[in-house]
Amino acid sequence: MLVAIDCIIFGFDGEEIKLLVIKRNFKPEKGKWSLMGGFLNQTEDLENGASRILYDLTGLTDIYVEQIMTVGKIDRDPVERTISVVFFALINIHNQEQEAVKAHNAHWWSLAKKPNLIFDHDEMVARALEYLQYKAALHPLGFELLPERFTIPQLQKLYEAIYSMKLDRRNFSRKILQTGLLIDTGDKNDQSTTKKASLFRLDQERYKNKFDSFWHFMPHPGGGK
Amino acid sequence: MLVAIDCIIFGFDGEEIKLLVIKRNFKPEKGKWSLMGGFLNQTEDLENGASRILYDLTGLTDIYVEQIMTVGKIDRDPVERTISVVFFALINIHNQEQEAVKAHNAHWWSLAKKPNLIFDHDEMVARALEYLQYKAALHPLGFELLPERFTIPQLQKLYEAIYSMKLDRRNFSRKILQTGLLIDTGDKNDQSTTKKASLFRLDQERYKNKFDSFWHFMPHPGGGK
DNA sequence: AAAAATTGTGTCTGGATGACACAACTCCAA
DNA sequence: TTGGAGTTGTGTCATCCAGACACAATTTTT
Repeated sequence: MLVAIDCIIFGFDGEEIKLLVIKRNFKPEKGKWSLMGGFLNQTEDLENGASRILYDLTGLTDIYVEQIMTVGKIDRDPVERTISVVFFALINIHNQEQEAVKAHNAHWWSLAKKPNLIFDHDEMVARALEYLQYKAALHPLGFELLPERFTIPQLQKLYEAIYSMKLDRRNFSRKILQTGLLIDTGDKNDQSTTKKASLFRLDQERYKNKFDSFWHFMPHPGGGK
Repeated sequence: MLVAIDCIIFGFDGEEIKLLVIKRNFKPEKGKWSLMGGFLNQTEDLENGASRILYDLTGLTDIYVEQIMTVGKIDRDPVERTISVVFFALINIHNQEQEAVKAHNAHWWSLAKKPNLIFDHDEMVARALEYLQYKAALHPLGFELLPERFTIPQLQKLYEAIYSMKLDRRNFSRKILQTGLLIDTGDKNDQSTTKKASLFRLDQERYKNKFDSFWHFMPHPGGGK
């Protein structure tokens, strides 16, 4: 029984959520599109394996990675029984190294236009998108997809892309600022052709502390919410 | 490389959350306490394997089961490199079959008093409890631990046990009834020695429809929440 | 200098939440 | 039989948050 690792890599180009997949130059299914993956080495833990695969494709370390599920249907791999541990990665699409990506014949596809992937990889992507939607609704996850400094309208476009819906500018801005996670850098986005939006950055300390504490069902002392 | 399945089985006795574990009568670590588990068969999917193991121990089918993580640290199993897919199960503690449980030297331990488990099983249990707390805060999950007919005070005790905190009776009752998931059977709990509480049952249809739809960050048309 | 596009901030109302009070039910003991 | 203890069912109130919506300020273009 083989143990594999597959990585679902999401990025954001300012308009759409994108998925990084490779064109296989090896059998089986050579020439078709697939998630980046590989077999688990005897000498590495699962998370290390995922990091290795991600580094191999993007040249990046310190990526946001999370294990989301393990699939193992009997016939999911036509060659041999393979259990695959699936990881979910969010990267700043502009940080990746071009050469590494090109060496693997990789391509960023928007979710709407992407081709079909091999095996059960399409199901994995669908599950990963659900997971992104679920988690981003409860935790300040989206920042992993943005550059270090970003504007609130950019952040809003990201959320609109994740959920495929329009949001009200004013309510979104209020809600985001209320979290206290954003720090105004004082600079403005000078790429704009109209009013220049303020550039913010994450308050890293509050970010780490608050990340796991979005609670909604149990009582919050002090009324409201 | 071996692929195993381990099951974390939670129950509720009316007062405390309990965990079902077995006393191993096989090597290694014979005589010590461990989660119920086994190796994945070539002829079964992961979920089938979990169901098989759960049936073997409890005699139950139709258990609430969810895959929560996969562990694979190099040295987690001292004998051989083993990847373990961990499942999370919630059962009505009174439905289990006594004989099956006894045949495995199994025991229901309260989380506070349980002995240390072998390998990395204690970490798994800790993660599973976090997961229970997380998920129960957002989805109507707790009912899986209760009998088919239950009172609101019973349900409240369950939530108090999950979170190790006291809740206000009146607010809890209102919140639960507002979900529209409960149907008053008209009967009363006649085991009580004081005022008999009403017995409710789940509205199965609404339960299934609403289960995945507790959303809190994205806008809800119509103001509020 | 005015218009178009975009950004920043404010107000209002409905609804949900936590804090808290009171009435009703059941059994048991005096 | 009666009253008290323990428990359950329902209601009120103030606060806070969310969504709906308006207006002023900034920047480039015409």
